[in-house]
Amino acid sequence: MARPRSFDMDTALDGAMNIFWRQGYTATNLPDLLTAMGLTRGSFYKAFNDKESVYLAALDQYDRKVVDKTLRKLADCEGSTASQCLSLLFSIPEDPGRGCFICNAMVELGPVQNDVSRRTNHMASKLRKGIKEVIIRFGGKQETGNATQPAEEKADLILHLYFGHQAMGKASSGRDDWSLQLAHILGQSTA
Amino acid sequence: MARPRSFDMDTALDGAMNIFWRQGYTATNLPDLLTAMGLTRGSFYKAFNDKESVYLAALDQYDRKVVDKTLRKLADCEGSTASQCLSLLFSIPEDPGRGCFICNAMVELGPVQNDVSRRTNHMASKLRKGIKEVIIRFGGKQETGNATQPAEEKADLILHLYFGHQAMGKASSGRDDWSLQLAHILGQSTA
DNA sequence: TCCATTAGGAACCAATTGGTACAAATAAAC
DNA sequence: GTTTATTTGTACCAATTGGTTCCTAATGGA
Repeated sequence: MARPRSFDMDTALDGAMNIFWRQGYTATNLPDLLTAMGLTRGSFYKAFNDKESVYLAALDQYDRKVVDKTLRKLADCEGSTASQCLSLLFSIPEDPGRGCFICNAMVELGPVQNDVSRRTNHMASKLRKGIKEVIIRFGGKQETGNATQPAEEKADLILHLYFGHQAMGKASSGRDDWSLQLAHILGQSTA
Repeated sequence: MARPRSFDMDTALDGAMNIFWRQGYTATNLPDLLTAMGLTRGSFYKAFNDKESVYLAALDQYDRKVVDKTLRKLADCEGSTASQCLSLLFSIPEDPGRGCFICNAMVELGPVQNDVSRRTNHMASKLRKGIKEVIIRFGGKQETGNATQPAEEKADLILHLYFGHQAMGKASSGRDDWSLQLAHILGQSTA
């Protein structure tokens, strides 16, 4: 019974994700958000609680859409070395100004919003795990001298490097080639 | 002639730096800022143009106070290895929630405010240089196998790692010991 | 067909936003 | 002590903030 909603929830969340990703939480006002989601106030407040809960939903959308896609790309990578595959994480993004939504959210709201930090930590863990699996998959090519440093540690290092790369990329064009550095971290002789 | 200002510019800028560092630009409103600086609106708008220019002045204050102090600590470090000295960059901060002002500023305003990104890039360059000098100072302890990667590249890697560490630290307690990883990057056998 | 129930949209709201105007307080110069 | 320039604090401002109200439109079930 009753009138069904005429907007598509998934596209609306995509819109919310994109505008929050680009502008952050505080800098995105309601008109911006409504336009991005293609909603008017009525439908917005009928379907969601408030701006904050939409932000959390947008983070979840990022988890489903972007993070999972990234993990799939890592898992399906046909490169011949781990660093070659992990270079995917550092390739030039389509929209260079927005960086990484996880990184943005951590920096803007991590200390003051537990619901946010819970989600960013969860996504960071997923990425770390995906990186680790790439490292393990190419484990045979590791030099023995670096075997003392387990894959988990290397993955964590690369994850931190990734976030640093995303942060710096928002203020400058950012370096685009990390393959040599990655190879060095992973203990490969060539990239 | 005429009445001299009764507040101390340096302490006011310290207050501005601290509140912007902790809360960011947009999330800091004028009352917050005025309280932190110990000023009322009148003196504020007489001494400064607007909120934005105070933010830029706060970044410059950070450059003078925090960045320069960090560089001095790196230069004066009496540790026996490069990684030991560079670990200073990753030590637990007094206020864990605020992270690094440079990183915060890059992420929040880097893409939309050239005056901000100019300053963050400048400070990042100073840090990179300081890191590089530590690496060079301990150059004798490098393994020859890693000499192919010049100090500049290593410094850049560690700088990125630093910003990633600062970003992640805002959402979780963050790892506190990077010495092994640093040693590995620098090509030392032990930390 | 008609009704119950929900979506959609516009008008409205109090609170807050960054910023201004202006008078009172203050102190150096003479 | 008077003058003069400048700081300081308060009252004020329009615009914007996130959020609510309420009426109308729409639709599935009876």
